This record gives sequence, structure tokens and C-alpha cells, in this order.
Amino acid sequence: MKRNSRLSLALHTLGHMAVNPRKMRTSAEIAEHAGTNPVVVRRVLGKLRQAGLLISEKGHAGGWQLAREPQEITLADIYLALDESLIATGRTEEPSRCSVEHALHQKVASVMADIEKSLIERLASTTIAEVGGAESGHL
Amino acid sequence: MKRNSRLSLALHTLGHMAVNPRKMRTSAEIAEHAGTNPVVVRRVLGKLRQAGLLISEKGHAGGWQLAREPQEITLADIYLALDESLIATGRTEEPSRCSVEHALHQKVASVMADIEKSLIERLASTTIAEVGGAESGHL
DNA sequence: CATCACGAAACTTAAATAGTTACGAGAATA
DNA sequence: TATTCTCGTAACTATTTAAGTTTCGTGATG
Repeated sequence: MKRNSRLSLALHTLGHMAVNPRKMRTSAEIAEHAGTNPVVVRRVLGKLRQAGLLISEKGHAGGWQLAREPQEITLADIYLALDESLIATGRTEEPSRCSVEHALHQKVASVMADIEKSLIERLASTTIAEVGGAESGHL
Repeated sequence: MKRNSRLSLALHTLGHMAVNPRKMRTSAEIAEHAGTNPVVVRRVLGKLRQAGLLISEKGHAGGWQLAREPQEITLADIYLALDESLIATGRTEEPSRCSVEHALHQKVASVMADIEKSLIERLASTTIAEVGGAESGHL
């Protein structure tokens, strides 16, 4: 797999779930379809479960399922659940006693914050039902 | 140094150059101020030279200087010169024979492209003269 | 011609992420 | 009850990317 594949994996998986919301899927099935490992799947989907987007169950009939209707889950929900900004802001930690650096950081951080907000708004306008639903006889 | 420090380094350096555009700076000086290595500085500033933002000269009085007036260099110029998108789009290469994945990728890529365009517009509205110029008696 | 600075290649180090192995806990089924 | 299936999690390895470092060549200045 490649970099930043967590969001891809999450979107892809929930897209399929939207097509067939009642089906219980195991992490092994999901992993095979996505070309990765069951543990990786559980790691990623675990965050979505924490965010209330998914439900997981153990045991024989266990697996993963949407926690609510596909029309009620947007791409922004998934993006936010993973809690990893796609907007790389250059890791801001130090107090930066250099005034030029400080001014720049203020400016760039402000732009980045706006951009991220805008990104989330854009993602919020699409639900997984729309993305997965283009096709209905799949998986 | 941290990750994605190239843009920070570039912005920081050109911010200072904007304050004092006639001064010739060596990569050693710049590196010390930025807390990094001269070779790293040359690597980053080299891309800005390729983009026509900086001029470098060898020899005794050599070093780095702005290629044009600070009012004529925007943050977008620097961002674009480095040619590294801050918008991580999850590396799209495979044809993706899965229709759900394809639909998702289309959607996300389209949003990301818009966002990046918007980011560049925002950065283009600020010049390094504005950022560095808040202060004049520095370096 | 000695020195200073960039240019670039090659290598090492460090950090982040994906992949893997392993094992415990809980739930369904025989 | 015992078995089996699945998630949950920890620990480890492998891979990738970027930064840092060393080194040497080139050109310009004094």
C-alpha cells in the first residue's frame, strides 16, 4: 500500500457498505478486497467505530457494519474520524523567537485553517450513499 | 528539523531577504539562522533559483539574493517553486477496476484540485515584502 | 594561486507508515 | 462445555521519505 492510504481505505470500504448496508463484513474480507491486511483494516475501521460511524461485533457472525444509514454519513465524517489532516502545516511547535518567522507562521496557519475548513465543507456535501450508490449490484 | 520543513525554510529565508534585499547571504549563514545544514539550504534554495526567484553566486563575495523585488514575490511563487503539494491526495496511480473506488477517487480528486487552487490563490495575495516588512531593523 | 562559496553526488540517520505475527476476549454454534 | 470464529491490541519488522552529513569539483574573488 501507499502513503496516506488510511483515508482511501476508509472511503473505499464505506462506499461498498453503502451499497449493501445490511451485510456484515469481516476484516479479512475487507482486507482482501482492498489488497491489504486484516489488522490494518481493523486499525483504520476502529477509528471510524470510535467516531460512531461503524459497529463491530465479535464472534461467529461478527464483522463490521454501518452504524447509521448511508445517507447520513458524509465524506467529511470519515475524514474527521481519522483525525489526520491532509493539510500539512509544517508542524508548528516552537515559540519562534524570530519575528519574521512568527509573522509568516501566523499568515500561513491562517490560510491553512481556512483551506481545511473549506475542504471539510466540500466533503460534507457528499454522502457515501451517493458515491457507493452509483452502482447497486456490486459486492 | 521536522517534516515538511522545506516550505518553512524557504518562506523564512525569503522573508528575511525581503527585509534587506541587497544583502548577499551565504548558505552557511542561512543554515545557522534556520537551525539546519548549509547543504540542505542549498537544496531548497536551488529550487527557488530554478524558478527564477533567487540568484546565487560562487566565490568570495558569493551567496544568495532575491532575483527581483520583494513586492514581486508572493508566497504562492515560493509554494509553487518547491513543487510539492501540501494537499496529500493519497497517491493516485492504479487504474482501479473497482467502480466504487473509481467514483470515490474522482470525487475526492476533484475536491482536492479545487482546494489546492484555492490555496494558491490565497498565498498569491501576500508578498514577502508584506510578511518580512512588518519589521525593518532585523538581520 | 589560495580561498571562499556554490553544485552535486553519495551516504547515513531519523521518523512515519504499512505490514506481520501473536495472543487474549467475547460470541455463536455444535 | 468445547470449538471456532472474529475483533482488539500489543509488539515487532519492513519500507519509504526526508533531513543531515561528508566529500569533492567548479567558478569567482582577492
